[in-house]
Amino acid sequence: MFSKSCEYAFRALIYIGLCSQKGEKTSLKYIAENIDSPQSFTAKILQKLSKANILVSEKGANGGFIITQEKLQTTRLYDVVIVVDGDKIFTGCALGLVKCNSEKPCPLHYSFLEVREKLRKTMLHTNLEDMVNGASDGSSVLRL
Amino acid sequence: MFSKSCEYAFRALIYIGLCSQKGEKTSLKYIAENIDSPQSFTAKILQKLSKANILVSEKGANGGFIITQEKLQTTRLYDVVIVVDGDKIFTGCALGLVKCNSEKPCPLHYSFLEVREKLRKTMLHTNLEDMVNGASDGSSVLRL
DNA sequence: TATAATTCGGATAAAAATGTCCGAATAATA
DNA sequence: TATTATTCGGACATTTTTATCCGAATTATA
Repeated sequence: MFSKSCEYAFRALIYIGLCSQKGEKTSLKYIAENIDSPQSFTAKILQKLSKANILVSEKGANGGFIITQEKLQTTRLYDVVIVVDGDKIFTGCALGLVKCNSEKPCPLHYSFLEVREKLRKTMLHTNLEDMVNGASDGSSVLRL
Repeated sequence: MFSKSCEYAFRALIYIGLCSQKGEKTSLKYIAENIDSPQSFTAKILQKLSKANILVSEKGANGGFIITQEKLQTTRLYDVVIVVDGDKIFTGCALGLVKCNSEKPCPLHYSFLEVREKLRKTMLHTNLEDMVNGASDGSSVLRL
């Protein structure tokens, strides 16, 4: 459904969120270890998320990543997908037609509109805090 | 949402379906032209669909591709996706966790189950004939 | 100030997806 | 039978995605 980059982004944000909720800063090394992702590749994704102001990075010794309480509440999964994967999944035509729209719908346009809207709503209505709490309330697991 | 291969498959099946409904056989050359796809790459996809018994290929001069009335009715878009892209989109975890399931759900498991079920139902309930008719009844367009 | 731990950013590499080419096999038809 | 139009299948090429490496910059701390 999403790219690997986006999957890593979600997992990293959950882990960083859990740490931040406990007032702890965490570093790339621990993030990658805990979410089972390639360290350097994960670094690139975290840079993107930092530049997009979704999380805060601190350089130097004792540096690392944190996510503010505010961002946990205001950032929706939708925003993360847009930053990492772009909007193709929310807007693209199922047949790959560039000019498909409600004026000139492709044969699958309307049935896919529903699927996409379902996806879009889910991503818009879930913020990082929801996802992190889902990971912390014991009802779900993060690690493999 | 789907790979390019899968998009080409859908478009090719629509075109071949339209021809077959008129009792016409069509060849790779015309298919690629009409659905605006790379010819040789499309050939590979059509081979896959032939081997999966979704369409019939005839070799030699005056050869080409057809799809039977029966297959138009019994083949669901779901089947096409499985042949071309596999089942990842229907079963994969949103966070990319291999062991995510209802026993050990990831934090997004249940909200994504809904999205996936919506997608799955749409693909199961739409057969090739529906898609082809959507393209032929004037309510939608195929070409760019 | 020197050292160590960290992020940043650019270059490179590997893997996967997408796309091309060509010769062989097949079958209609002149 | 020879020619032509076609699919088949394997090899190769290109592009995109995923992954690694390394040196520079930054900052806490000894």
